[in-house]
Amino acid sequence: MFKSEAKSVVEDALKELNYSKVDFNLSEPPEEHGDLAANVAFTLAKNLRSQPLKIAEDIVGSIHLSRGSLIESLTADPPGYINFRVNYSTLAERLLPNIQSVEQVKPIDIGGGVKVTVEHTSVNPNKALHIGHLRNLAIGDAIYRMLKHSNYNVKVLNYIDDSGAQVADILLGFLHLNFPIEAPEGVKFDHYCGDVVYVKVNEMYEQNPNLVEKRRQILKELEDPSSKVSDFAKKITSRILREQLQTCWRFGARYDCLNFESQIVHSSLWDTLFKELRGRGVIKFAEEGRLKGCWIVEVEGEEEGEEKVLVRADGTATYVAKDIPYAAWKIGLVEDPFNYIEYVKQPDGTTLWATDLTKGSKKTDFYGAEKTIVVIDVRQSRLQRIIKEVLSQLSEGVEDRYVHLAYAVVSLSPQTAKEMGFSEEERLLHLSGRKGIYLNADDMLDALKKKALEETVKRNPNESVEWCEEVSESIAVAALKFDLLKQDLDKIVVFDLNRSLKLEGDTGPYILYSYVRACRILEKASEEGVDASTKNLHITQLSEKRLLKELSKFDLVVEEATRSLSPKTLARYAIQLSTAFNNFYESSPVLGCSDSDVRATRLMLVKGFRSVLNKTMELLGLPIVERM
RNA sequence: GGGCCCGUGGCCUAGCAUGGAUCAAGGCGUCGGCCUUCGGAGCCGGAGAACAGGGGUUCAAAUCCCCUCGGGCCCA
Repeated sequence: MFKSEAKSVVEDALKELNYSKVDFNLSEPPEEHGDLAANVAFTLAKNLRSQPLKIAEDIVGSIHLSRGSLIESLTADPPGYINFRVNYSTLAERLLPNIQSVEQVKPIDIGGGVKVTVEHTSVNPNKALHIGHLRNLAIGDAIYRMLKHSNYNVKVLNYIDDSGAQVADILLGFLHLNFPIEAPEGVKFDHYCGDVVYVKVNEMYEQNPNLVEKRRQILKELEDPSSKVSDFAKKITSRILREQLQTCWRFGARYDCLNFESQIVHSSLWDTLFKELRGRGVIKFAEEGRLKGCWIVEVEGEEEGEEKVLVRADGTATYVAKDIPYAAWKIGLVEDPFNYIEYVKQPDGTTLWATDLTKGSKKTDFYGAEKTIVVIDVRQSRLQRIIKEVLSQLSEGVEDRYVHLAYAVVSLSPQTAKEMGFSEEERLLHLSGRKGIYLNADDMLDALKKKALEETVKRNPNESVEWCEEVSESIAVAALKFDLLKQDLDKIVVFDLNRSLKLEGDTGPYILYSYVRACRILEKASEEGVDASTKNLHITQLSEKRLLKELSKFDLVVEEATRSLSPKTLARYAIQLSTAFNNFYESSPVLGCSDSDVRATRLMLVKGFRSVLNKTMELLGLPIVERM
């Protein structure tokens, strides 16, 4: 609100001075210059051929502040900025009473209720989640939460590739290589399938090339829904899927609908779309050459002669060919062939639905969104672009409606790669489920939890083991999740065990700790019956001003983070806000303050902080604890 | 061979979209302070002289453009 007021007074002054309307920025200057700076004079200087400072002075001269303005004062400073200083008492009066509880921290309306689907996680149901999958899940879940807060009608989809090569690998292990169908005592089935069956089968391919042919047969049989193999596959994959979901929930995610690839393949989607694409000449049958007998798609922007095969000469569909109908379904370019069944109740109380071809009911919640966002790592960029290109030829506006949110992969640091016995080289090691190079998500969380538990027990000797375990679990999730969210999507996350086990600094636990400190103050205040509200708000100290200013930025930060689909922006804010609070905590005692108005103002600041941080953590999907 | 991404103090990162202020901001590590005071998973201070390199545009470039070099990914 301070920003919009500053903007409007400058615009009024421009009008008064008969300057042309220009776009300008308001940014946060170094603290000694003020609270907000406008660069409008620089922009104008170009056209007016005049000194920026002179222009800035003219503008400042014709600005008239109204009574009760949030702007305390403004000056023109070299080399030509207009610096605004906020009236902190007025800001406090307008802001603090409206953020005394988390319920008061209201959603903002960016989306206008538009229907959006977010697809994330989408792990092949042949193994347990590893640390790389968690980055996907953390990003997707945060995007969902931010969009929802911004008044989009958001549904979360999870695509289950239950008929691909990776599933065929473990089926091969069970059907032809005598791997027991039960995991050893005490081992989760998804871990067993990923750690043992999947890895070993892949090793065997090298020794025994016949196995590759066997896998091809399995894949072929999977295309027939009534085959024995299909039946067996369904048993195995759904068992793995249910265990994977446990991990996802543990990590704070939730979904609205599961989309099974096998059903997409068996549905009418592909046939309908295939005809349509053929009719429009988007896909062609190769009569000769290297790809003779294949159906291929030619995509603009690709190198000359570079095509993508959709249907192989043997009649099997490729990966892209399965993705295109799904993408088309998402944005409603084809009719919805699915019914929906209630798959499972989730820990947050909501129902997770699943597509079904034979039973269930019709629904319109998941299909045909105005916009769809798919969270997949950057290695899939080319495929995603091809899908988008193909859909663009069927409908206008696909460019904006189908969004691939790409992120870089998670790698292991050289130290961790060595410790785990994966590599001896001094360079990053990329994860590979197939080669057995990964850290299981559950194992990682358990390690973090163990570390947090030591600390928690030490600090809370009187608490029960159960309580300490529960809190440590939250700390572990917060630590790992924050680590995966805080940096740019384009940058590789270098995972280092020892570094991740740190609970200090720019971390999830730091944020949790700040929150807990605020809770303690409020708890004591309530026990002591201290009055926690006043009409005479007194903002006196620098640390109070800084905290207040951070609190006032919340809506702007959420808007920016949502607009650019950037959880990192919000994660950074959580740290900044916590730092401002910890600063305040050290320098402005609340309960020990003798002046009752100052004390009440500080309590309102603490409450405001707790509300805003609570909402910020909720949007990031970080667990919240009141004590730790 | 083609395309995409990354390169910021010893290490990890923010800032880059919309170029601007004699200190380019955090964290880790390091050195030194702060517990009779709302929880030290915290706070304060110091050292560390870095925007990969080179050109260009501009009054002004970490930010925009071009080239080169390193690293990664996708495709051929």
